[in-house]
Amino acid sequence: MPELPEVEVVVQHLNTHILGGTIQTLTIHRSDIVRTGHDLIPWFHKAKVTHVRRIGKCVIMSCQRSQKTRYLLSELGMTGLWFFKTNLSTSPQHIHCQITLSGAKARELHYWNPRRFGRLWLFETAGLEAFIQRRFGPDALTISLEEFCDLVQSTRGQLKSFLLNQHRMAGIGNIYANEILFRANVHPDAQGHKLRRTSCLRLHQTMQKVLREGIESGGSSIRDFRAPDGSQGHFQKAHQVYQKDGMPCPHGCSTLITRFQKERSSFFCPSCQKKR
DNA sequence: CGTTGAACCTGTTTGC
DNA sequence: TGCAAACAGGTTCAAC
Repeated sequence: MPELPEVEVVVQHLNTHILGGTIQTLTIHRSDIVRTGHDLIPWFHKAKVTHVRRIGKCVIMSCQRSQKTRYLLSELGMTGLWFFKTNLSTSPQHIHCQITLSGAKARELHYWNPRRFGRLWLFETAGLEAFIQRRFGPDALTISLEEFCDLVQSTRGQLKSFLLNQHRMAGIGNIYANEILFRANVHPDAQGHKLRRTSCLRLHQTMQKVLREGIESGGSSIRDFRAPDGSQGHFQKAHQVYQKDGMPCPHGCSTLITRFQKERSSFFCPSCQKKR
């Protein structure tokens, strides 16, 4: 579910609501949800949350206790959410981790993830750095034009696959890949190294604009996505091609949006999106 | 090294 | 209505 904009929204909420809070309990309800760092769980008792940030589609909470910093990294997968427990509590099923915080920021935070794609990692500094290094390319929101063009031009395969490949560039998922390619008039199957520089430039500009708009709209709530306070995003209202197959192209070319399934569903306008 | 496609999970929607 | 297949925002790992 959550791509870069949704994860960014989650991080903004967490920064507003839990920064400075002290962890009273960190409870794991199924141990296989923690990929590495089981032995660090007790360390987090009485640690203070000092920083929350995003990298790619992951949320990283930095915690401090007795001059040391440890990290709780979470990947949300397709259906993962962090949310605050409320009186109108949801079913306890699929809540795999609970964090209770005390202090001015007293809260109970739940990690909910029915499909369990997405896990948690507990790290010390070296482990976190190694993880980030081996897993993420440059961030899609901040990558420079030059670096982006270099990556695109060294891509033999299809551009949509490139956009989805977190090792090459981090943050984009299926919704935003489709929306970006449509708005930049690039065919999902276009080969990276065949793209003209002008198209490359347009793709870079469009990508960062769409991601920023997604964040400003609070993300895309298609089915499950909610911010930690339960609020929905509304970027789905601005979707032009994602799940719009059979609808007329919003560019007014009178062609219908087409869907094709390879690995992930692609939605595009056969008239507006050219391979080069 | 880069790319592709099946596998991993549960829940909901679609189609016969 | 009932059941099975298709599909869903992601990552991994083996194979090319």
